[in-house]
Amino acid sequence: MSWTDDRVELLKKMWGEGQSASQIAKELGGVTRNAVIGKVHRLGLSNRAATSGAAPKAEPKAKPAAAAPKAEPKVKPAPKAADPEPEAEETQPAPKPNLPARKAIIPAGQPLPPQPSANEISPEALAKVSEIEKKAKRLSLMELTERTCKWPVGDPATEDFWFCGLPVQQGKPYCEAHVGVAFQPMSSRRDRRR
DNA sequence: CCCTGATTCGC
DNA sequence: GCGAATCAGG
Repeated sequence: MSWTDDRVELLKKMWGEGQSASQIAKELGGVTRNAVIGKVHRLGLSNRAATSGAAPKAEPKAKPAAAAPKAEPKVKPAPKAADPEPEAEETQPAPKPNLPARKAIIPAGQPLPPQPSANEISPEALAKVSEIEKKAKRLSLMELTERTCKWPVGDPATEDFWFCGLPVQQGKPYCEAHVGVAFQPMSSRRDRRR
């Protein structure tokens, strides 16, 4: 595969969206994440709000030539020079009784989306779930990957919310236990007349 | 071990 | 220009 215009375009788009190189590579197909990264650099669109793995990395070369406060030949922005009074600036002064800050978007407690927890799930599967949720890795949304169980636990409106994070079952988005409650054979869920 | 981006360097 | 190999880090 080569870098056709539209492939480059997609690359730019996705990179701009903060997609990882590997994700972009998969999307494009026919290239590795290395190829993507290489291209990204060649295109000069590197720096984006530094993610994780990408460490700042001090330039191995670049001598500390100008470490001292060099006199600016040109006038730098320097909007407010010596201004003892910042005056109009945000920073709300006092009232900071500090509290749970903003929380509960939803009155945390009542009408949660129908989680397949209660009804119509095989008891043994349920048992398994509550069991493994103790061993869950409790990942945050951003820590999820393609091989971490994406089963949500808890109330999203609360601090007590996380994703299972255990190793997923091949191809599935969930770990074995959660696959059990997520994907049910049509047979078992068919008319369960209470 | 999984992942991330960065760099190098032969092609 | 390209990207595998390697590196460095979470």
